[in-house]
Amino acid sequence: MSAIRGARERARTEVTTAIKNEARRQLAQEGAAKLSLRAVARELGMVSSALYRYFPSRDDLLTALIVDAYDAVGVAAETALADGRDGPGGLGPRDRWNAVCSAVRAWALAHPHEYALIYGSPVPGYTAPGDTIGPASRVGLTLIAIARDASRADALAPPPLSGELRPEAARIAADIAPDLPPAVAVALVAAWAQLFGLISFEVFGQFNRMVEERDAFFAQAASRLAEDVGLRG
Amino acid sequence: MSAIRGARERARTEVTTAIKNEARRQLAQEGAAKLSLRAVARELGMVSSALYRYFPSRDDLLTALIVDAYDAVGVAAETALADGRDGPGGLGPRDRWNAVCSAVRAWALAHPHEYALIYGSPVPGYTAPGDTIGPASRVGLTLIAIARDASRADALAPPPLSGELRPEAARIAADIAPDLPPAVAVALVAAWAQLFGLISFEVFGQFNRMVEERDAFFAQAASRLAEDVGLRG
DNA sequence: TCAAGAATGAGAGCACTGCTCTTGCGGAAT
DNA sequence: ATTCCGCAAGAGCAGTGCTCTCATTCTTGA
Repeated sequence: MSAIRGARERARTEVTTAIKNEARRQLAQEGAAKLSLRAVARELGMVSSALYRYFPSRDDLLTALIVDAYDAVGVAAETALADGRDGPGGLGPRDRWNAVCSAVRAWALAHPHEYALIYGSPVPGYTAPGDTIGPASRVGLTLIAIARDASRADALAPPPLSGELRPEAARIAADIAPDLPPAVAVALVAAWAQLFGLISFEVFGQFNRMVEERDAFFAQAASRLAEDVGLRG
Repeated sequence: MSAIRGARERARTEVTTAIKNEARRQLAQEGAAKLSLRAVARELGMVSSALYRYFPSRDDLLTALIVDAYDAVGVAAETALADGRDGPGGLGPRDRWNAVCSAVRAWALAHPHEYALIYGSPVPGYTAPGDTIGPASRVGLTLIAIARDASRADALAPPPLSGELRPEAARIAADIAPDLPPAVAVALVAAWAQLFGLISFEVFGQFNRMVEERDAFFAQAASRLAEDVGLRG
């Protein structure tokens, strides 16, 4: 009977992923705002009302795609870090940082609409539900892990920190990385935001007719961020 | 008769700005995707089809709002720079940079939806027309002007530049600021993108439950960007 | 095993959207 | 004064998200 019940549930998850895949397809082609439940249903050969058995609203479908996208960038970042750790030779902290940044950028350039979904303007009238905060932090945690590695290898030189910011820095450090110096924690948060500033400008076309050698430009900027965080070698 | 014709044209521009104002109001309340031509017309006591005499499509209305928004941030930045130049005492390059960055951030926090319109994901199916590139560059030009001021005052120390990036740096410098060292030009572009990364993360809520003392945090990050560009004192 | 029950799909329908087209009105130019 | 042209109004089309009802089909418990 578990097999029978499994059949039902398997059908359900199959249809669910089919819906998400088709939605992702339309997302990649037309962007988030043009994504239409009816069009997805039509393409899948079902009637629109049937789709509501799987996703109670359009926003819920979007949320599912958002979670998947966060997971996808997260995996890209984590894989890059893992490769940098025990790959050929084993990279130093600086190179690991650059590898992770490049991996995130590559994913963003390959999936611009999904990237826009998670790092562009929040979708209209939509506020991120709790399900997203876990997946959303994977890239940040990866960056923190790099700093932690560096710290253990004595390759971390905490950047200067203004006295005014010291209590806040301690708070942030306690929150996200209690084992790292507060100055590194704030620098990490800032670098994290700045990294996505670089990527967003490239993905959203702000560099058009301005920056041509995007790879080299990004590599230089990412290295600089690594310096700001205090990563050595 | 010029008075009479003027009356006609005045009426037209009056209605046009009324439409834009109401649209901006709805934008601020609900976000770009929820902005509806029919709702704007309804609120203005006219029928929806009449609105098409003023804006040929919803995208054109959006474009008008985008241009206005670019101009508004641009003015905020330029005003901050002017105040920093000949204000009380006259600020140094570093403080001018911080002042301009803070002004842009303040505008963004005060007008989050308009900010999202111009620095969030590009609106669905919409590609920025030529009218926007002028207004869009005002903030960037202001940042360049700060570096130029610093250069003239011998307060600019060009950051290091990787050999690989040198030709591209020369190209960028020739494009946007021929009188500045190439290394400064690339650093400016990078800092420009990173600045909006910081602001976007704050406006879009990515710092929620993570950064509390936003002012101090931003000030520190902005100062760091000034350093990266090579601004002294 | 068979009947009660839950899950699923189909269809109609509501209120809304952007946009087009036609019609009529009133001020502007000749 | 009459011909225009700008403007507004209304109807209408195709599309949207979402809800409701009704039938069917699979699952489960007695």
